[in-house]
Amino acid sequence: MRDVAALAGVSLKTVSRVVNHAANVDPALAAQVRRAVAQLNYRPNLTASSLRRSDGRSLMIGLMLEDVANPFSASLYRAVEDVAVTRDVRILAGSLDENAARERELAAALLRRRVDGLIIVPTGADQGYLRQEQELGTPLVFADRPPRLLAADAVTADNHGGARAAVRHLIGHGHRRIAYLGDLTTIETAEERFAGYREELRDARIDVDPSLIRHDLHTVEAAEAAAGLLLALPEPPTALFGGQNLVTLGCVRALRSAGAQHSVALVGFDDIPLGDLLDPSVTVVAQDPAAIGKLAAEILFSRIDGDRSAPQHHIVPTRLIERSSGALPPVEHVG
Amino acid sequence: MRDVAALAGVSLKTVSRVVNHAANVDPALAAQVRRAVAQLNYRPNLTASSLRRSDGRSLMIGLMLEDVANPFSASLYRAVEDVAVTRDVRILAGSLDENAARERELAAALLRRRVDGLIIVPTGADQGYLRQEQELGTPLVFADRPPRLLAADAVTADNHGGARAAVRHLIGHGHRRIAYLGDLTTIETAEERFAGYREELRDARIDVDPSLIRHDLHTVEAAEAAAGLLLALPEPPTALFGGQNLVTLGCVRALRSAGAQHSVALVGFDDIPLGDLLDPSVTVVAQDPAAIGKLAAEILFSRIDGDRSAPQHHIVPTRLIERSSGALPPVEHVG
DNA sequence: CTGAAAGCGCTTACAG
DNA sequence: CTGAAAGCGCTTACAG
Repeated sequence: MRDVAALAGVSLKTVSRVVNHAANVDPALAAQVRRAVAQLNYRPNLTASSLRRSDGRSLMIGLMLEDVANPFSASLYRAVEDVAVTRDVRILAGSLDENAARERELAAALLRRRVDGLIIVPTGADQGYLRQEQELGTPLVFADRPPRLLAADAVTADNHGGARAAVRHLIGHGHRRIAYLGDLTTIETAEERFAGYREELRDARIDVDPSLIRHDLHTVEAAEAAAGLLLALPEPPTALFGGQNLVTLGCVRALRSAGAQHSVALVGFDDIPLGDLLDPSVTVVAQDPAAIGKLAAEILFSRIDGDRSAPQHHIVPTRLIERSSGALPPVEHVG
Repeated sequence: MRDVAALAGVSLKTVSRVVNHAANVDPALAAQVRRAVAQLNYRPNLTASSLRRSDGRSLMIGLMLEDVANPFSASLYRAVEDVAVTRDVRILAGSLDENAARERELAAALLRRRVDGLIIVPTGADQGYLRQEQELGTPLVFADRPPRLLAADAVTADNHGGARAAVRHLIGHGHRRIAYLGDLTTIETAEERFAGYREELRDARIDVDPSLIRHDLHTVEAAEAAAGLLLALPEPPTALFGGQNLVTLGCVRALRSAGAQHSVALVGFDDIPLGDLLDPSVTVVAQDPAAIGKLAAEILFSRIDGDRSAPQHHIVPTRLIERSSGALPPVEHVG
């Protein structure tokens, strides 16, 4: 910038004004500056300007996801990006892999780079480590999962209601022996889905059978093995509720291996790609990661713009997508 | 930092040394500084330090993808991230949506934020706009698609060889009327796949029938419609080659609508999720986005570390995954 | 409408 | 081992 000023024969301040499209610059001078900019191939340094600017904005926000490669995270990411680009804000993102240590490291790394705010899909059991940063004025919005031990805005799916709808659908088709296969019990959303499962059964006056419940399934393989064991039980379930997309895929595989895909019903939480092309097509309770991401980003930017109202927890509805696998009637096991 | 120095009763420089874990600091002084850091909740500002530091590194790299939400982009992203985290480098990413104007805007936005390098899946027909930046020393690595009108490192899949393998597989099962359904002809990789298709037919002394060729299919819907029309031809193809994952999905849907999924063969380029669970399971030529991303990141960092050797074009092999749809024998059309 | 001085938070290049 | 001065590239807060 100094070189540009020297070449154009004006002050630093005038160059700054031209580069920032400030009004009130003599057109002749501005043209001179622009010529110098082109000649020297000058590239403005946003990092330096943000250091000195009064608002101190870096025009970057941080996004902490479970795994950028998983479809849920990826579509949440894209929704956040779509909101951010309209404000010329860019995204610094990273994956946590359900690892609380990585969560803290990534948060520190993003904060050191002075992001204007953070959208977080938390993984650890305690986000209290962010309190000081929050008090210093960095806006924090939690997405998909609420924060723990910290008061902050959150946008989550209706895990509880969605799970109830899934189980209600199966009960409506006559099922009473409905297995639950769920993710890590340390994940709050998994617990909410499990609570929904239990409550819906309770309201239908169906006893919860502990032998039909499998927790801590975090991969397709683990779910496939667990579902296989359930199907081999002396009194197997007549329907499966898959608490998460990878778990649902594991169920699909196990049902096929057992030749039971047309006799044992299945409803999954979270849509799976191509779920409509499988045979039978897979009934799911779909979440809306794009809606969650969009709302989280909008809230974050309103906070960045100065909104100081009390933090709120927003719940985004889920949607039951009725396909074939959820409508299979119960088939009694012939012992 | 100034406040920390004041509270600890030392100079700025000493605080800087402690924060950066420099050797040669008196343990007593260091402890004093650490106490002040904790008490004031001091947070180091990487942006300010990078401005002054001699290497000028921002510890951020830019990543320009087609769409962070598409599985290919997302898994490439994750592979880049896995390399970057080991160096404490974070990623500033964005989506281009096959839009050349967005490509230039995003590049400018990332460069203004002084990323240490750029990994680019280019979309425009000309990356010459990056030449000056490249000459100024910013390392550039192209992934999935080579740069145009610019010399730079590139890592791409073996589009040509992969397409030949797909077509060869179909020819090996007796097919001679093989339709080509491909993406936008402006996409270089689509053109390479088309060239592979033609050459494999030529080597098998099969005439290319222009009525079996459909270009510029960029969505599932467009591909489904195009495949539907091909199947309704007076002399329909006995096999389809889907030049891209969304196109392959469109083919799957069209074949089902026509009830032809067991009579018309299909091989797709790029794997599709759940392709092994469909009926028939879908034969594909799989790319390896993770390998492409990893290699691109490794090359970028070696450039950042000072490697000044001539740019290279690396080709990552594809892999034919033989499932059922590619092994269906040709069924003659009964006009 | 334009510019000279000061300073954002840090590190460099010295001198002690 | 420690610190005072200068400066990275920019904007602020003035004065003219």
